[in-house]
Amino acid sequence: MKVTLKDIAKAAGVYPTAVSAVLNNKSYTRISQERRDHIRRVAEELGYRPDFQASCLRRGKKATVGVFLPEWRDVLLLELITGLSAGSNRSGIPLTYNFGMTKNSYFKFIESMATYRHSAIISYVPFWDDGYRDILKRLEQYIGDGGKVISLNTLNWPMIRSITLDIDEATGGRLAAEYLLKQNCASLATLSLATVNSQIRSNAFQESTANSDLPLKMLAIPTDSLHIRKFIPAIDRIIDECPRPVGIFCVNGQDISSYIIARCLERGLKYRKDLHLISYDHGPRTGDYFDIPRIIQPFRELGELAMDKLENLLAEKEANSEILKPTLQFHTGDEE
Amino acid sequence: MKVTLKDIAKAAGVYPTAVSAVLNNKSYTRISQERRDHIRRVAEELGYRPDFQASCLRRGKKATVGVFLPEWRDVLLLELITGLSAGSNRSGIPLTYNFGMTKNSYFKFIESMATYRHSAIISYVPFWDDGYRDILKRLEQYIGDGGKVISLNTLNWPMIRSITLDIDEATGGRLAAEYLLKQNCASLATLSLATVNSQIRSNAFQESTANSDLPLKMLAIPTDSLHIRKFIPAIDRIIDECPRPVGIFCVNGQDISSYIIARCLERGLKYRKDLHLISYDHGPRTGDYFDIPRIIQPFRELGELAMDKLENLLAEKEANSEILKPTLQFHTGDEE
DNA sequence: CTGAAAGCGCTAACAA
DNA sequence: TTGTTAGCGCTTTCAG
Repeated sequence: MKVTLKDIAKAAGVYPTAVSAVLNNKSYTRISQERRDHIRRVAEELGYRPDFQASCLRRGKKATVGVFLPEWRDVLLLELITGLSAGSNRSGIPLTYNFGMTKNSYFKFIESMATYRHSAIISYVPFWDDGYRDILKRLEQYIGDGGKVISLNTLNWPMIRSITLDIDEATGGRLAAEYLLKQNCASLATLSLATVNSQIRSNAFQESTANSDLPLKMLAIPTDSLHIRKFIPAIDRIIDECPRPVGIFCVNGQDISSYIIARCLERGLKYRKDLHLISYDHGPRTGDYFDIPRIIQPFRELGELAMDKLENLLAEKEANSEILKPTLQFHTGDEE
Repeated sequence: MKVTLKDIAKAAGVYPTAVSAVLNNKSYTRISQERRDHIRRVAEELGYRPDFQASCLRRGKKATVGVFLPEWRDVLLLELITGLSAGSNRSGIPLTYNFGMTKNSYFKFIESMATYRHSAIISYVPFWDDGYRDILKRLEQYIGDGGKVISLNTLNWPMIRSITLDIDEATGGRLAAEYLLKQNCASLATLSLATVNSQIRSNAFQESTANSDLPLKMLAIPTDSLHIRKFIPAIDRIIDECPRPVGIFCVNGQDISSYIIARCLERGLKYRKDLHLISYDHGPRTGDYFDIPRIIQPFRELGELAMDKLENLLAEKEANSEILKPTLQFHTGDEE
């Protein structure tokens, strides 16, 4: 049935203690290299999987990893959760999800991780300009106290001593440029939110289209209070001021691209005649109103990868940060 | 710090054994009523919370509850997950999420719950007409073996001996009817997917509008292969055949209502002049293109409630099934 | 009925 | 270096 430490100890002719020490790279019990190898081999052969639950009980820790995610009503999160959950099931490490938006809720999260002695943290760190230094400091303190941390989408913040997993933003801008330059556009435009990663995407788009002679209009919407009313004037400006057909790079995905489509329909523009469109992230399950290409961020993979890294971290093995690249997807909708 | 069994035993002047037996309503150790009450009182006073982890280790169970959810890219799921997670954090019972669509994946899920001895199941049981009897049988077997099960959105299936949590579908239809009848409609229409719950919503809508003399057209899209191409002809029929202004009840929410809006814009219809619209579930975060009312299903609450019930179930206390009602929400979008 | 001990799987301390 | 023992918080079995 289940292979336990005792089983391996018996099979290897040593004490459970030794096995535990070897497998955790602990030094409170010195063991000869010969034995180490032997024990490792036997454990491998018997397919030993440590019981996370029991180990945490003994260590006085909670047998779960805390996950902090932004409180968005966005399917992207669902992708991430799907990936994390898959990894969690594979590794047998339970996750507890926390959702929040404010700096305050984030601090509360870390405190509760510390006081309830959760085994580790996986965290999407939203960007609060007024206090991300404090957050970094608190996180590093947590790490200093022996906590393990994996942070997601940090945009190369100076997150010292923590594994970070990111998605390359510049690639998205380049892919969008590549696509639109292949259409017969008379002008180009970007519509985005005024956030850090949107800016990276937009800038990459600008650089990649600089060689063409097409005029480019870049619009960014302030994020203080987002509502459709803020987008319509920007869309109108693009419609009114850009020579047609205009190639629009919708930098922030689903909802906004549906506004663009709706506004263009209302004003009588024809898709592929008056405008070309490329957008970010997954569209509706049943397809976009127009069939537009989308730049897909691999959030599912990001989640699975995070759990892989974490498993290594918890086993005191090596793990490294990584940056994933988004891909271009042409067909939307469930239909095969 | 943490209150343990031993603490209570000491405070109550008994052995940990007794405390455990009393708190779990177990009979392998007989204890006088007097002592039972006393122990209960002391535990209450000291604010004792059993350590789920430790209890599971001893019982030979996994210290998590398995959750099965459909594999949809739908923010509704996110609401549910948020609620479940909140409940999980409150009760200290970790959850492991599994996602699937097929009957097969569901069976696999139950098997893994059984073999890895998870403590309980919370399950959204999708409807497969070709085999839900088998699923019910398997679930009841699981329950018979001492497993705890809470099922969500079962639509009054004959789920014997399991707690079920549902959302009332008929209420949605009635709310939609109430709203549209207050507008100056010349006709009514429903657009829905051909599923069981959509039908309940539509039928309730029909009944509630029967007293008015308005003509009603009800359209249902087969669900075998969903794509926007399937919706447009139906929307066109409504536009072409229903006297204006037509009041449209979009029975299945976000994506489809955005198609209706787009198509109407493309064909030059004016909102509130040529058509009225009411839809289901949350719209985009930044608001619908038109400001349309929505019938909101309390999925977050559903998740929290599920965890409350489960906590009772695991403590061998009573718990009952419940049905929640959706509410009408007028303003969409994040802006205050 | 009540008291006491054993043990789930694991790790940390301490002898040998 | 190696072997032994104790114990995390809880439940179950078995003597008193």
